[in-house]
Amino acid sequence: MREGPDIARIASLVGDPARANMLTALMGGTALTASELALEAGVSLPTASSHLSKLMEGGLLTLASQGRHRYYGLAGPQVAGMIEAITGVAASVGPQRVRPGPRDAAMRVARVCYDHLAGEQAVAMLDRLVDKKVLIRDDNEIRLGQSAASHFAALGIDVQSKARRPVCRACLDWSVRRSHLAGTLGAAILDKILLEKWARREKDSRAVIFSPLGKQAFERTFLA
Amino acid sequence: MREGPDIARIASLVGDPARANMLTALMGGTALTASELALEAGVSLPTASSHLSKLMEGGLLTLASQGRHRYYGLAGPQVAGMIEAITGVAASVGPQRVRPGPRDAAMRVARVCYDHLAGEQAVAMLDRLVDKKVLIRDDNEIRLGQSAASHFAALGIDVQSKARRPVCRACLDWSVRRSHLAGTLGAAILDKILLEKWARREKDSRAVIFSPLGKQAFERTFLA
DNA sequence: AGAATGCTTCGATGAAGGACGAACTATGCG
DNA sequence: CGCATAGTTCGTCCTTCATCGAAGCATTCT
Repeated sequence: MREGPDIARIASLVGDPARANMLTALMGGTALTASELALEAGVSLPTASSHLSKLMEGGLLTLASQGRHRYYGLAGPQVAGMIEAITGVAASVGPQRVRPGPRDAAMRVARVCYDHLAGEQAVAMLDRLVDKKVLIRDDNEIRLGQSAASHFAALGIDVQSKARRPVCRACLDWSVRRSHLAGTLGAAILDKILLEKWARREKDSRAVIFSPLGKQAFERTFLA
Repeated sequence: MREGPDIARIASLVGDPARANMLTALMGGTALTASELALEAGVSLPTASSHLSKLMEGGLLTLASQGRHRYYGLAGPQVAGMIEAITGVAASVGPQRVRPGPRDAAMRVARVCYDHLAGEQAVAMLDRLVDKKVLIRDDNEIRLGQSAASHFAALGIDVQSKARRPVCRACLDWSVRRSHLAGTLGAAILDKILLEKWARREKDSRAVIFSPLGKQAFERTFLA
């Protein structure tokens, strides 16, 4: 027998389809109620409740009670990173699903992935930042370029990471099979997009909808 | 229902204790036979064989047949990264196991983790490289410092990553709850240690045993 | 207080899959 | 060729656990 952390326990929590769907839904970044997660997972409310208590016990979720609503969210970036890693493997080895990407066009263009932007817009943005050498990509790794600090400071974004997570990281975009920007920088950029009201989050969805002017501003800022 | 990669399929493969033990064993980096893996997992040979075919079908393993021996190995760095991510979550949220680290003293000091060095020596090395600002650590992220290229070039190690994986990455060391260096740089350093014969790999184990002179050389090189 | 909503617990059911022994195939060795 | 070793396949047993309906709490609204 082996020692060490009980990885089978954690993996089997993710290994149930209903729970996997819930966790994937929570990658949207916003905490959801038990009913919403039941709907996402396609199971009854009691079943969902049972799964949620298991995920809680496993330490994968946090719970915020607000009156009679109980909001479940991912326990932290480390958990989100694990889901990402598993998703990456599943996307690369998995038997390609029939539908190559999200059915919803808006989701394909731009959506939230835990705390950063994903979708075609996000992929284009990362490509452009790499072209401009603001960021440097070594395949799966992303580093800050020389001009990164000043470039982002001009947008009011501090690239110094104080949190215990990477500044920038590549996150595989399963809808287009390309990478987009995750990490604190990815999160900060999404914050800015929403703060400047360039885009809004679709209610009850991970889709991010750009306004006409917001789209222009975004493209001027990140795709120019 | 949701679309996207079938993450539950992959996670459930890792979610079985026997398979998890096999995968953990393969993090040692060397390919193992079905019998060895059966022993590691603590199951009978038929059971192990069944698990192995499932892991193969899931694309998590590669198989190299040599005569009547069949060597199973992890399918690639992406799979290893996923196991690492799950292990990290399990280590941080898991109910602390009774034994805080490997029972074997040699394993605690230095062992192989997929393709790089882990254990107390590896943790000390990373700490020292960060102290000397050869590497820069932002908690979980590790970047090359200004002097990294020249520092490692002097050791015959090229820090330019051409492979599709990060040059350096933090890998949580479950035996001491601290990080050590993974990525291509971590792999290159382990290569050098073995090439210079500073240490040898214990047969049928992940332990790395330093010779007296090798230990001196290693400490002079990386801990000075 | 009474009703409605949101969620959890309980109990029963059923299906999935992990376990091993025995038999079978394949490679290597003398 | 015959025996030993390495590994897979098959059949069967058995545990585990996902599922849902019904009932039980808790919170809020009127």
